Amino acid sequence: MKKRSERITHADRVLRYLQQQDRPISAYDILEGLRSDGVTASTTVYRALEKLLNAGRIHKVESLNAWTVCCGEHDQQVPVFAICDDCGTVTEHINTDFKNSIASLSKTTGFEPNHSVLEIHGRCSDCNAGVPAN
Amino acid sequence: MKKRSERITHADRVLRYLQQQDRPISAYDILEGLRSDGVTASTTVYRALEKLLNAGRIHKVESLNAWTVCCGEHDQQVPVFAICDDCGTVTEHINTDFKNSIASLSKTTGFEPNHSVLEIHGRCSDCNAGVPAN
DNA sequence: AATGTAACGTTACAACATTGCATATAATAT
DNA sequence: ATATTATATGCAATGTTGTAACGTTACATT
Repeated sequence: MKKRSERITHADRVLRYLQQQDRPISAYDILEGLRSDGVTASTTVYRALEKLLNAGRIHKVESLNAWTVCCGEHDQQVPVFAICDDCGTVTEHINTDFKNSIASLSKTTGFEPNHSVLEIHGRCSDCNAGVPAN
Repeated sequence: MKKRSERITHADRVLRYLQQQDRPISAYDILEGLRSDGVTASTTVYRALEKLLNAGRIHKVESLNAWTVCCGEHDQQVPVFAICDDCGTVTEHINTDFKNSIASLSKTTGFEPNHSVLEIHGRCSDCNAGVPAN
């Protein structure tokens, strides 16, 4: 008889699957990837994603409608995603500048920030390497 | 026979409709709002939105799947959206800080930014007014 | 054993977005 | 004038993403 804390849930499987990916993937891709593990419906995936999101273990990349593991501890900082539209690579950055920018905006407008979506599209350094400045 | 520049296209109607809204709205809301103007299919709306987006006349708010008019000239700055999750109000800000934050990130990582999605969720000053600090 | 709760399944549907193909009209070239 | 090309639109179907509602199962607690 296993304790609840030891049970392997679909949320665990979803997290593990996301950790194995090298980029954000869609909920339905997760579903396909976990069918053999007994995950059969999108609802299950979305419930798992919601839990993981609340637990701070994953992020949703809004402009891709895709999900990815959190890089680790944010420690009051905000995550920024750099998305290469060429090769699809997405990197998470913990950046104090953006945190300050948000604080500044908050101060001047009275807006109280709660959650930020910071996603920069462009070309990663690798993809840029092949294209000298024009 | 009207010149192209004088013809009123669906893109014009979509832009006008968005200008009349006080917040970002979904493509299908636009569709409903413009049915009486002869817009009958979602494709038409999305085509219009794409043109307006390319022309820099509108923005898509990614975390809301909604569309809104551009506040005006950005002049090399980047738009930041403050989204009140209480009342739904969305305000666009042109903020040098964020521009600098992106430049900084670009410099340290070699990532070349092209388009940014900057959306801050929280509570606007109005909604905050009714909730004193705890 | 009875009960409560979290996890999960199933079905249906809502919301958002794209594709393919046909048609109409305007701008341009000949 | 006619042919050609580009733009705008209509329409149907389909694809993708996400949620709601309701019932069931597994397990912990008492």
